[in-house]
Amino acid sequence: MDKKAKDEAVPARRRNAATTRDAILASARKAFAQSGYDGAGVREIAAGAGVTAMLVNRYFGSKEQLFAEVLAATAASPTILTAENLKSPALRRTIASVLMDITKVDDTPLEGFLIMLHSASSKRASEIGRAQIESGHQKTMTAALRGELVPQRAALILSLVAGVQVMRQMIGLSALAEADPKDLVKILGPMFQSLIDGDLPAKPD
Amino acid sequence: MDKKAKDEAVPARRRNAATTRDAILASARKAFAQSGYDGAGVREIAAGAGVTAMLVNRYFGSKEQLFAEVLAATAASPTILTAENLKSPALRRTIASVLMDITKVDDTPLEGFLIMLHSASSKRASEIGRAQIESGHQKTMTAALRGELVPQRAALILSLVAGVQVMRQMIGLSALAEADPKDLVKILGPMFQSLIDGDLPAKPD
DNA sequence: TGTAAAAGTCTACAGGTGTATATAAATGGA
DNA sequence: TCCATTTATATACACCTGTAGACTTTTACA
Repeated sequence: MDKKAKDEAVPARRRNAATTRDAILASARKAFAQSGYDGAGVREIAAGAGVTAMLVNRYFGSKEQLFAEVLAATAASPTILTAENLKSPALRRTIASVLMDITKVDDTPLEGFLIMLHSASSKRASEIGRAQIESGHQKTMTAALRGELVPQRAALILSLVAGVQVMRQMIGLSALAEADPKDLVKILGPMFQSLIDGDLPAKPD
Repeated sequence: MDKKAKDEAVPARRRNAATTRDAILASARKAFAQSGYDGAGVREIAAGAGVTAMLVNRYFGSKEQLFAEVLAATAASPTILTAENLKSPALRRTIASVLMDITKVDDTPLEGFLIMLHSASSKRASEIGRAQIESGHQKTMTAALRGELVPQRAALILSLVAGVQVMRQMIGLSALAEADPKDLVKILGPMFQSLIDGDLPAKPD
């Protein structure tokens, strides 16, 4: 009854369902962020987790379900577009800064965004992404904003973030990629500010 | 000697290299705009032009070269982001409006943009797209703008257009897709305005 | 220690991709 | 009218995709 006395230090990775599942999820997250839904293959994802492709479907059912779960996981991760960041005058100025600091692809507060943008060309993937973003960011931000046209302003904040991400990281537009982040923040800051505050012109046209 | 007297009305499409080439180009344009570089198949493009897949490669060498030529063709098409539209106070307000009026996928002033965004997940396609946009829009706009941080502002105008396109047409964010275009114009108008005019805050931080 | 369940792998399939080669059909000039 | 050239097609080939079923290995419990 004292067999388990020896707490074997590092058994070189024992078989563990939860651990493997997480490894697949992490690998998929990185792969989807780099190559998008269509671009990332199941075998590639599996290799990144040190397993075979079939285990992926064993744990997640299908590539599509895996994708949905990856997106759900990134939604749970910390992001910059939170209600608190939008409300605090100190933090809202940093949104543009954070947006600019992101040059690496994975483990960023905007990874979920990047996954979605890379996967937007896939019909099914973009449907999953829309559902995720509408119940996540869009909902959070809509609740945090005040004034008129709140849903539209929230959506446009997301659009601005998405646009910069696309042009900077996906297309690689040199004017953005090689620019001094401070300069971009100087331009983007007031834009985010006015979207958050909702200081619309008095005259419609 | 009078055999050709009968000028057969519509010869049901005679064999004509130039016509067929254009048909393929048009079909590819539509297909790429809808499905992106990876999503659009050569056979599908060929079928849209009423030919077989092999003709595509016969005329364009490869799918990649076809894509480049499609993008070059769209760059030659009329667009809203011209130097004149940026300079004229009357027209610059309509940029946001035009951006909103686009619900259909093809034959729009922003089709080239849409093709690029749908294809941005493909590494090779995004390289082609970047080259095209930098020698096209980015160059034109940089020449038209005045003030400081011109290249960055030009790039951010493109980013804003791209972001709205992505969220509205690709992701299908309901707050954008179902919103009254007038409301969006009311918010977007001043944003474009300040990017074009370059009215940056006096204090950097 | 034996044994059933869990964890993981192997092989394979059906379908799709871009494209190269060989072949057929239509065209236009002599 | 004949024939060479152009236009278009048919067949086929590797390669890659997601996934299904049978299989082997490890774990944990009795």
